[in-house]
Amino acid sequence: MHGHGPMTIGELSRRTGCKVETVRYYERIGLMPPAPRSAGRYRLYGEPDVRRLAFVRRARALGFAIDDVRTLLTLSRERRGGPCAEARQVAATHLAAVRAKIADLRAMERLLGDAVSLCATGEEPGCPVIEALADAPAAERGSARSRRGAAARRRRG
Amino acid sequence: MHGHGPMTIGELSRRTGCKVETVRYYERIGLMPPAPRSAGRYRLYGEPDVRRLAFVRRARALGFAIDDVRTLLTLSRERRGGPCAEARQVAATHLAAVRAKIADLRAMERLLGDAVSLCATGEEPGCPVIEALADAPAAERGSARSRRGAAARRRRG
DNA sequence: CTTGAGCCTGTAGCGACTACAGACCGTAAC
DNA sequence: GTTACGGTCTGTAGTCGCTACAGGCTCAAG
Repeated sequence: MHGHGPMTIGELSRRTGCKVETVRYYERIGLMPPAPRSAGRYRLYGEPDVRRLAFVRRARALGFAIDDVRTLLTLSRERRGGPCAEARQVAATHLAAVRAKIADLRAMERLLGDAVSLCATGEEPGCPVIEALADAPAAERGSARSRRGAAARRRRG
Repeated sequence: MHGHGPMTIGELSRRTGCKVETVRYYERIGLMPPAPRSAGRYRLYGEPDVRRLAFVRRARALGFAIDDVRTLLTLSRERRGGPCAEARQVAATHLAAVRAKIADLRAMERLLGDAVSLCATGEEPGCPVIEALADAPAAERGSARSRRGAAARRRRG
């Protein structure tokens, strides 16, 4: 077990920062190819696997859904250095979703911040946090939750 | 079935914008009390249920976890107009989580935006989206994913 | 030869719903 | 009466992306 030659799943895990269970999970769902096995049925990996898994982890860290990662992997395989309309489309769609989420969270931040700082002054009759929840107008359709659900449904097709 | 008197689950759903299945789910997990039943085993609700469910929906729309909502409900019951240190604590903790999430998403937004706009210029050799994923340094520990996981674990206790 | 770390498969759990299947209820029209 | 239709009932399984076991097997070091 020196530097070159195939590595075990634990070594792959150390090199990519991806947990062993997660690697096996990725194999199960087809995000990583089925690894060849040693005599004792241990999975064996090489440098291309390190690169592929690192790609997956970075895409996931940027918030791409598993299905998006699959698409991006395919695109990166078949179009090395070619046109990128499809990849740009996937990224642009995801970017829009990220921006929508940021907008939602900022709205939450403002409301929460207001309630908490009112609390801090201590001049209100009831707790401002509770009152904000009890007295605010009913939830509308265009809220954070609905939009999040819509995004998820879109992804699933 | 006119305006006053008890309403069915569908009417409660219409009045709060909360789906029928979600209302039943909330009852199952104890977020709503078990509703009294009609002769035909239909759930029956009154105005206090509308108020309670609206409270729950608003708290959820602000991103509070179910357990937080439970706490806030209890606090709103037992401390009407009293001190609010506990409620403020719950809200402040959640506010911090929201701010952390915003920071994560903004970092994603910046990276995605850069890659997509490089794509738009079309001057790069390979697709900038793919290249960004393939060539960037490996994921570190303090990434969006790890922090998200930590927050979830904290909430679960 | 024994220890111990690592690996294997398979399954269940998380949060917060959502989506059925298959039965039952209630009412209005015929 | 009866038929049609929509609402409601229970229970279960699916979603997403892992994570955490249990109960065994392998392999290298001492």
